[in-house]
Amino acid sequence: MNIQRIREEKKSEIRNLILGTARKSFVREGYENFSLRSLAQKIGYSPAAIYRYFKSKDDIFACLTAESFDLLIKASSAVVPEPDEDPVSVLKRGIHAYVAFGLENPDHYRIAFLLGGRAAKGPQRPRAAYEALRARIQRCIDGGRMFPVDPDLLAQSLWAAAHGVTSLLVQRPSFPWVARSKLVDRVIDSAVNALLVHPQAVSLGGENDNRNVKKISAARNPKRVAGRA
Amino acid sequence: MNIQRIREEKKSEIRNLILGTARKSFVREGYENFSLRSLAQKIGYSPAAIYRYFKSKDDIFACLTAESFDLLIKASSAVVPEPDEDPVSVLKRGIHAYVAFGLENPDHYRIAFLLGGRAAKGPQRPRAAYEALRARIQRCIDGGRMFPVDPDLLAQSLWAAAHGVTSLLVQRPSFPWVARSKLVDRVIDSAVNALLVHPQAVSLGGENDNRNVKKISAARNPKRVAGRA
DNA sequence: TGACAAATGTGAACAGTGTTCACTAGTGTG
DNA sequence: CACACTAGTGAACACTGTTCACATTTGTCA
Repeated sequence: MNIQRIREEKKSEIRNLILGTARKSFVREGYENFSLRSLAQKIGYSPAAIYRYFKSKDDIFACLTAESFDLLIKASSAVVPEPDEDPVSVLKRGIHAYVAFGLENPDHYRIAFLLGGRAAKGPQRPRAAYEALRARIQRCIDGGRMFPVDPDLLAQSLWAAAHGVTSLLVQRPSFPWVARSKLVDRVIDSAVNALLVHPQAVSLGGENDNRNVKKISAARNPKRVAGRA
Repeated sequence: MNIQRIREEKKSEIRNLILGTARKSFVREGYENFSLRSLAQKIGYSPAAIYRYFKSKDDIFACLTAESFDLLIKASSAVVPEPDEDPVSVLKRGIHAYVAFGLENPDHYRIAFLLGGRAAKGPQRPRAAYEALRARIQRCIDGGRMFPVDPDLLAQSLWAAAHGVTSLLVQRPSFPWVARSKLVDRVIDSAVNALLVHPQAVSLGGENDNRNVKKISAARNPKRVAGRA
């Protein structure tokens, strides 16, 4: 009876071993210099053995992207609203968490997004993250903080901004970027503030810039619907 | 004497034949299902012959991305300012042209950006496009239309927005996006308007939305610095 | 014109890839 | 004990990118 459970656990254990080793080898050796045969040798199995656990190399990639997507979703939906927190603040913190995850885990972000649709199958992972974002926007609209326009339009525009800055920074690290925190703040503030009913004054004046306010900048906003500062 | 020129022309002709065929095969057969051998057969040569014109497969990819980048740069810097045109309008039109090129030539955009650094060598192509963008922003600042902050910060935030919406639309066409023109307009308007000294009223009110104003929306703005509407 | 040299293309080979398949060794069930 | 089933293997197949000795064309110059 429970021998089946034991076997399945063993099986999933080896699957995880394969996936973990694959991810490591993959991010280190690039993409193409990563081979099933070297992977097999690294885990001490024959190349053919892998096919008992995954039905192809692309299947492995699909599982990797699904994993990375789950982590991304989890990270960006892990922000919990404080009591009576401004929904705009929650929204901004969520986007910040999304970008921060991508920047701190560039391999995951690369695998999840920039792999070239090799694994766009399955339960459509991006949808879940997107739904969470839209829900937060809806809460901003309900609270009278945003214009009651199509929340899909707003969500997608914010997603575009967040993905743009993340993917550029992740994918072209050799470009002479300005300070990451400044750039991320600017992109998110621009994208979000443009949607607000009463856009708050942006700190764009000159030298009194916002330094060291990476994730906090959103949290210190007023907690209720307020007029412009 | 001129036999050398003739030879070089012939050589570059065959190089172009190889590149063109490679690009076609590449965008059709995916990336990995594209092989030097099938390419050789398609142009009627032996596989080994290709190595007289390119020193490796990656070299071919590098040339492809350079080509695509040149086209992207050319497209986005092809907008010429009309006499007395608002520099903000020029800026927006440039960004629109950038995004439009990416959407109308998704293969080029994919090759240029989303190929995974396989060809990040050479004279650093992205730099050129970026410099043009920054010059346009500088003109907005000089005209008193934008806050005189670090133009690199502004340029990079706009680039992030433009790249974000373009790459998402190009890379995940199966996602249920809203109308492309609406989304692109929203992203660009948000990103640019947030940087203006006197942000013009965005048409976000409700149902009187901006339809069929894809590239015109920027051009019909007031030509001089004006108060908010 | 004929000898030489350079350019151009080729077939065969090498090492490596993803994938399949007949096969063996081990394990729990009747 | 016999049976079915699982996990794993080595050999093979059809590929891949790349190299190299060789053949063929082509232009130059004595």
